[in-house]
Amino acid sequence: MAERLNVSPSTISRALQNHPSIGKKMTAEVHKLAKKLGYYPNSVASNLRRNKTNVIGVIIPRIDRYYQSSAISGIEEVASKAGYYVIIFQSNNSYEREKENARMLLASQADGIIACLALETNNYDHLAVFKENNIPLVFFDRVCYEIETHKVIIDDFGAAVKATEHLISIGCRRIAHIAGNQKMAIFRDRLRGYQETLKKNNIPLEEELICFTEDLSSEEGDAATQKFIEMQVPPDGIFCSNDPCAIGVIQKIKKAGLSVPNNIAVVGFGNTPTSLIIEPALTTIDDHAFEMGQAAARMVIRQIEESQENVDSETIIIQNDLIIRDSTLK
Amino acid sequence: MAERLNVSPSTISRALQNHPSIGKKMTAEVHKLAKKLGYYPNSVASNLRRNKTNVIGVIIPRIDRYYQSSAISGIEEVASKAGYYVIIFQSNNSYEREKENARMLLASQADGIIACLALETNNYDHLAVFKENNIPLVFFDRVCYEIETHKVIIDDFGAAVKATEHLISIGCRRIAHIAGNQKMAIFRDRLRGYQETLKKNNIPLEEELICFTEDLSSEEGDAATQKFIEMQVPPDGIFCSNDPCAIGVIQKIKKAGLSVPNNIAVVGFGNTPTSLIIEPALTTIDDHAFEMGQAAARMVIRQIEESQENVDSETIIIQNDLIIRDSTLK
DNA sequence: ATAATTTACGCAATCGTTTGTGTAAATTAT
DNA sequence: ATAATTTACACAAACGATTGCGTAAATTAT
Repeated sequence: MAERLNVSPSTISRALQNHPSIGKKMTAEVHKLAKKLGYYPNSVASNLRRNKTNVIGVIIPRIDRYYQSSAISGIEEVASKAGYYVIIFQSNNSYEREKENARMLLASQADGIIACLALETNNYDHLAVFKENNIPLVFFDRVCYEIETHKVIIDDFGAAVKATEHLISIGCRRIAHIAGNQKMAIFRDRLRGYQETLKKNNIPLEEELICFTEDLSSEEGDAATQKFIEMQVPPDGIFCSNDPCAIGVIQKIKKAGLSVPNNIAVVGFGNTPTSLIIEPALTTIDDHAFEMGQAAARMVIRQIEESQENVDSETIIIQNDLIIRDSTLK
Repeated sequence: MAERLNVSPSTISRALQNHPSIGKKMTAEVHKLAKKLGYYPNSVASNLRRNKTNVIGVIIPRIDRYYQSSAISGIEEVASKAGYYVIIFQSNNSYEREKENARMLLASQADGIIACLALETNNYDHLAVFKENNIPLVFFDRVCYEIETHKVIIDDFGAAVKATEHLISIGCRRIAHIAGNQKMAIFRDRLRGYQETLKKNNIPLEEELICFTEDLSSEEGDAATQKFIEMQVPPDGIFCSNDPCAIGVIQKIKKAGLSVPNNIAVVGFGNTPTSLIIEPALTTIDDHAFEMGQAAARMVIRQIEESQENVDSETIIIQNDLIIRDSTLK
């Protein structure tokens, strides 16, 4: 392009990347001209030649959920700082869409993939393809243990233990749990943390105090609470596997004329902005979504750049915090 | 690639796109083989040759805001259905980052751009570049009137009129307004809608009832409310230019021992999920963020695909609704 | 059976960079 | 002043698909 005004085809390329074998005056001149003409190398051609797109593909359930958009925000921050583009695909929790997303991502020659699994997904061939093609793949949050690859998670079990122990510490003895879809490991782990903690504290496990939901919506929280408060001996504490559900629970308890936390204390999971707005403010687990995104991005970029075959699948566990608010402050 | 197993270089290409000049059996065979080998054409090479990337670049302030992520969700939905990828850049409301984003997007040869301006931005050269390079550009929400291009907005003025008239209709006579950053047209329009409505209803405009904020945060809502309730005659209604600010306002009013809506009615803007959780539930304007994203994406894709020079800059105005809830139900 | 037409595919240039290799000119060493 | 080096750039072949054009083979028309 700019070669016409001076004389040289490949010299331009080298000058623009400050290659040592190009004279300083030449280099300077090229840079100046490029700026004047507003010239930027065509990255498509460059990608083709270098066999690298600087694209990180992200497959997630829904971008308009707080957890997800925070994680993406973290991904985008470190990616863009490192010169990578982020392409986002939403699976809407549909297996078919996730497969389609993976196909598009494969065709688009992304350098690396970050994925958070859809609820429906229980076959992982469409993602295993990336490993086969030697494309770095990092899971976060809703990971898949069937593929040996890098993962970023939080200690869901430990977080659930913390939450349940907190309820016990404030005097709750009849603690219910509203569990998420058991197809996902994160929700199984949270349930397990709840159960183990009760056992360790010699509190009998009662099946009727565990409510299994499809997607932990506010409505499901509402319905579960209905059943709980109709019991002869209602629970005095409820640990919900996410915040939206906990919000539904609190609203229902209040609507029934009961008090949170005096009659029933409530703990959520996720520390969404809503947890600060509900009254009483919700005690919850901060899962550090933004940091998880950052960690996943750093991980995938590292793999891209050290194309070493150090394929030891590594798992990063991000810290989580129990944030105590009024919903458990008697 | 696949040519080795049969015999042909370009025939593969044509067969894969079902070109009529290729025999049916040949075409079928190629498809079958491609599936078996898991072969997908290298889209980078294809992009280079066709001079098209199927990428839509999106520049927005922050993805982890509900309005933005909803809009992106809308964009992504129609884009992916039409075979486009969405690349997202966050400006963090910084002019410098927005410029950098635009530069990267230009280098990446995106087919079209959708942008929502950063707060800081008041020079638009970095975006005008797209027009100069004949790359379709669509603004949404925070648009820029200095560049003649396509836009998707809501009728902010009309929405503010609706909100203010609603406050008047429930009996408010001393109505305050918490205004957003006046560098943005949307916030100027909302202020104007408020002012005009008062005038039309013969309610005197009082400067002290208008509070200008930097970014309409909850904290600024809190601070503004403090001043309002300290007045000899406090307002009996407050119209806030967004929901987070309105939440801060409501929380402050309650903390002061006053009632919403009986002492002061409150109207927000945006219909974020939090507006349903605050007590009392917040009356607000639903700005249909998802539909705005969809409209913007359809618009940019239409421009990409009809590369006609019908450059009449068109403006789509998305409907908005006043949603009446308890914060104005006396 | 020959000519005219259609069908089905191969050739080769092209998209705009990058990069290994080659080579004049400029510099340094002897 | 000649030889040995270094410096600074040009040549040309990739990267992998797309596509206008050309041409054998197959079909149809006369």
